[in-house]
Amino acid sequence: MGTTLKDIARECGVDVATVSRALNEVYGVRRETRQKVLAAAARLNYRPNRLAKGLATGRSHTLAMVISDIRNPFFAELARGAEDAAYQAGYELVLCNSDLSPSKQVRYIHTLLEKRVEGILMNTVAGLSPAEQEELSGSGVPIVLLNRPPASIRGFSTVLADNYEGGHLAGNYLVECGHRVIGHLTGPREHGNLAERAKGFQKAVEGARATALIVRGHHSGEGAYEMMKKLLSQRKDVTAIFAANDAMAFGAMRAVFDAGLRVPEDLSMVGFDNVELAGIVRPPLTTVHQPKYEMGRAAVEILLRRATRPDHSTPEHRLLEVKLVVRESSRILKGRRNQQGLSS
Amino acid sequence: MGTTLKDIARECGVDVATVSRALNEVYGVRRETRQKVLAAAARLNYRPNRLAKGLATGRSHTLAMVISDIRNPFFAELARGAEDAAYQAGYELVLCNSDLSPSKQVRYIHTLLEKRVEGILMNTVAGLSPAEQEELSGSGVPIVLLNRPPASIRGFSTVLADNYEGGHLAGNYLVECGHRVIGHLTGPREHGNLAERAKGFQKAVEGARATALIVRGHHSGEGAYEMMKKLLSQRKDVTAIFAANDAMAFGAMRAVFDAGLRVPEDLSMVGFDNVELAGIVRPPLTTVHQPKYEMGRAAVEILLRRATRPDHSTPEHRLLEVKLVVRESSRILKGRRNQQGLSS
DNA sequence: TACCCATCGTCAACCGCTTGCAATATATAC
DNA sequence: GTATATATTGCAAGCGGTTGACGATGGGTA
Repeated sequence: MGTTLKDIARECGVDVATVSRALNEVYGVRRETRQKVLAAAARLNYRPNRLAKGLATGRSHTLAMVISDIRNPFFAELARGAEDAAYQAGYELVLCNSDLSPSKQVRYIHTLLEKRVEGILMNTVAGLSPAEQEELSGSGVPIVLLNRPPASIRGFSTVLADNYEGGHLAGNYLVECGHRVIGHLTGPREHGNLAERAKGFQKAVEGARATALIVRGHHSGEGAYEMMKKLLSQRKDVTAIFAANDAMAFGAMRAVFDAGLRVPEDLSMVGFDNVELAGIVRPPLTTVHQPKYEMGRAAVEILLRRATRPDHSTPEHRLLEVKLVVRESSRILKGRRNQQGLSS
Repeated sequence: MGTTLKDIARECGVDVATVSRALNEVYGVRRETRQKVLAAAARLNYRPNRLAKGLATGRSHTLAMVISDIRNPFFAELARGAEDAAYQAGYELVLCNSDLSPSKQVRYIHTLLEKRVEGILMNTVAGLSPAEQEELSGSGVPIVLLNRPPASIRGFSTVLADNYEGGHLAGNYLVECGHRVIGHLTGPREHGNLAERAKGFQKAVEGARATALIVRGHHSGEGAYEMMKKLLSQRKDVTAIFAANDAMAFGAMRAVFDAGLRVPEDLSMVGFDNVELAGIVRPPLTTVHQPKYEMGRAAVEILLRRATRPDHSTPEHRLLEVKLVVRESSRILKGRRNQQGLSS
């Protein structure tokens, strides 16, 4: 179907090796030979076969991203950052939706390794067995995780937002708004990032001698909806909620509305992530901003750096800054209508 | 690094050809030989090199998706459908964000062709020059578009929602709600899908002897915001708006709120797409549902069908059904309409 | 026992490109 | 002019598989 090096070589009366060198701008080909080859390549509409090139060089110029679901705006934003960075470096990015299913993750990883991808961005390896984790980290392919891996396994790089700091920011903010009993809706203890957020939050709240009520459940909108309903029925003294992510905050808000209460008049709400939607819902959500796009970029940069450097030394770890974005879902307690503190 | 067929062959004392056949379950290998090979492969932790396999077979088992931006929830949903279908068929999907930039699109396409992807899903080829379109359609790689291509170019398959019907549904619904002057915010005429929506809408409205006001601008939330602001200042008699997509509906709603009006009390709003957000905003948006996930799946199914069948006959075209999802942003207009908000 | 045929396995070419090494052509030095 | 250094180019061996052609083996049948 396509024209190959051989065709060009025949056309120009030189060897395929020369053509290869000319096309790859390698030093050691006479100018005019090179011109001749380039002209012939253009004339024949030559398209190098990257599979062949990859086989010969051992490089696929491909990266992969194994996340739970691209429909989650967090991952979409991250993916965009990652893909932009890959594009700039001349790499492609393959997209894999795992739903966090261990079997899907394993199958993806195997296929990707067989395709000789040069790096993999995964949100977590928590679902894999220790043996599988070991195998992955020993595969020789750079891996970047978005979640702190078990301490037992070495070899994974990480890109994380400063979750602890984010939780602390949120807790501190609510305390300073005058709240004394603050609920925190979060997920299972094993979820590293969420655990960090909870820790930072608790530290801030309890450091101010206020009360932190930690409620655990599923870290989704639905889960938060349930948690919130229960919490509202049990504690009438809660005046603010910190949800471990924006989706949970939305779910919790729904429960608040369903109970006939208002946000922020009756209850202040703070989320985490700052997805686009946070600025669009009503009331706009106060939340902790995670630099999602930058995290995607950073992850790919690490992968590329490690892929091109043969020195498979120690993995890299990047901690990115978070910041509090104050919108209208939260307010200072004790209606002193002091509004200027609330503007973002 | 990895163990190869040769290693297994040596280990088992057979030829690599036999190993290859045994591993690929080809007829013609004795059971016990096969077992031996399989055992050795497992023992040596053999991982086939897909680049080599691809080079030999001419198949990469890879598909690609060139869209404008994965952060657009429409594409995220579509991508998920596409990727699921690809996964089930044992294919990978590479993600390309073009921002509709022609130069990026061209670069992506070239690289993808060089990587011998077996099919490409693109939202549109409208930005490419006729020559580039010609080249693409003649590349031998199946292409599925989400937008009707220029009639001049043959060879592209398409997967479309029934845009005309959707517009008609929206127009008809608003007319039946009693609206007599209905605005339609849309994009440039060249945008095929939007044009179809406008046509269906207009047909329904004018067929009922009501007035359709077509307003053109940029088909984004921002664009719609501007259009809506202008429209509100010019026509006091509009009681309903049909936006060509949900993002535009959100932007338009913002303009309505900014003008001190209410939805749906003062103005009914209908969108198109039914992105997740449509059910979450307040008021929840009445909109025309596009089966985005199914469109992604359908596109990949077409690609795969055409990739595996050598009969490069006529392209396939799928038209998927849309349906109206009525929520709270629209309502039946009472005989005595609530106009006082418009004079403020 | 001779012959036929189905089953297994091996050989070797090939997919398209890279790259170390050798061969040749050209330039520089003496 | 020859000797030597250097820039070009060609040769051929991979990279890791697949696959058609062909030979060997062994059971079944006449």
